Amino acid sequence: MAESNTPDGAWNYCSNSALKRASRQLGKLYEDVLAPSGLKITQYTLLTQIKLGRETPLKILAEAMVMDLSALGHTLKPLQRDGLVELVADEHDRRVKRVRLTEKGNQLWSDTNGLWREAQARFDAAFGKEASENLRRTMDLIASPGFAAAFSGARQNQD
Amino acid sequence: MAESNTPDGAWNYCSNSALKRASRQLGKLYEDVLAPSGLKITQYTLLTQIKLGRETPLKILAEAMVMDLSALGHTLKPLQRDGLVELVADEHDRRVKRVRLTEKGNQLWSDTNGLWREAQARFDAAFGKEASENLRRTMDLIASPGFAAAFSGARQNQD
DNA sequence: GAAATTTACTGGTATATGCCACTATATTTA
DNA sequence: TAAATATAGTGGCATATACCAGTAAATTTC
Repeated sequence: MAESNTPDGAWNYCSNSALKRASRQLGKLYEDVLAPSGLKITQYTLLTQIKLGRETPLKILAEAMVMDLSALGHTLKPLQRDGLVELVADEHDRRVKRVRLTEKGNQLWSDTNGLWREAQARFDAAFGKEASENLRRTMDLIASPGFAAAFSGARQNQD
Repeated sequence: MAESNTPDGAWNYCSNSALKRASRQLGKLYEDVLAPSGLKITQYTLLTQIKLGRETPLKILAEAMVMDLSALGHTLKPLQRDGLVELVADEHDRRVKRVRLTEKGNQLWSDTNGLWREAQARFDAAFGKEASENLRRTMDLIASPGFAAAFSGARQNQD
């Protein structure tokens, strides 16, 4: 046992990296619970969001996911390939494509829903149900356009 | 203006996806501030963590970053390619590799530090300094091994 | 209404990240 | 100590995610 270089010492003064670390760990925890379904947690989230909207345009879906439009397009690829979602052209605006679940996608979503509930329940149990709600609210705040505006407006140095 | 399918309606009942959305947005905000340096925020975080440790073994670094060892290896590639970090073999255990900043890496880190401070200051201004500290503490909790254990132990259904 | 501009999406490229299989070393067992 | 096992990394493959440069279709200008 030489000199332990071991930083448990994560550099935790950066709010961004703190969020990233937590996000990686939490993602993995949910992922493990969802594993039997074959869906990644991000994919399940995407399917849920698609299911909730009625054939949401990609643009709108990307906004709801707080995700770049092109990133969304790429992320949908495996789901399309596996026949879980499909794109339909908008009737009135030919630039727009709308996404929807296929029969198979709906089925898999239903089959996976219980696993998600299990994961969420575990999180609430470990973190506290009320704290969990507060956390989601806080995260929603940070993810909001208003917060981005406040951040960008908050010049700390002159310009 | 047809029927607005527009879900501002992000599905925000999942703690994981709430965290992911916030993480994406915040990442982008910091990223924009760091842009002039040419470093991504993740890379800056990594350089900082490497700088703080004294030639930390990859394994330990991965743990501090709450990141998979192989993922860390991949993420280091661009930094090695650009001559910012280098790996050195451990003297006593030939399996171990330690990471350190190069001269160039140290220089770039210093040059970028001010940008990070600016980003962090903007976050604190928009979110509140105290809230910011609390948030980091909360994120550290979620990222901790103890939390993972609690989550995994918290079986909600029988096994 | 033709030209300029904006909008929605696609494809290429690059980083971020995880899992698995494999290799090289250590460490532990028998 | 030879065999079994554990540990630290690497490389391949797959998804996640961003930016940029098109492309096509709408909208706005003049």
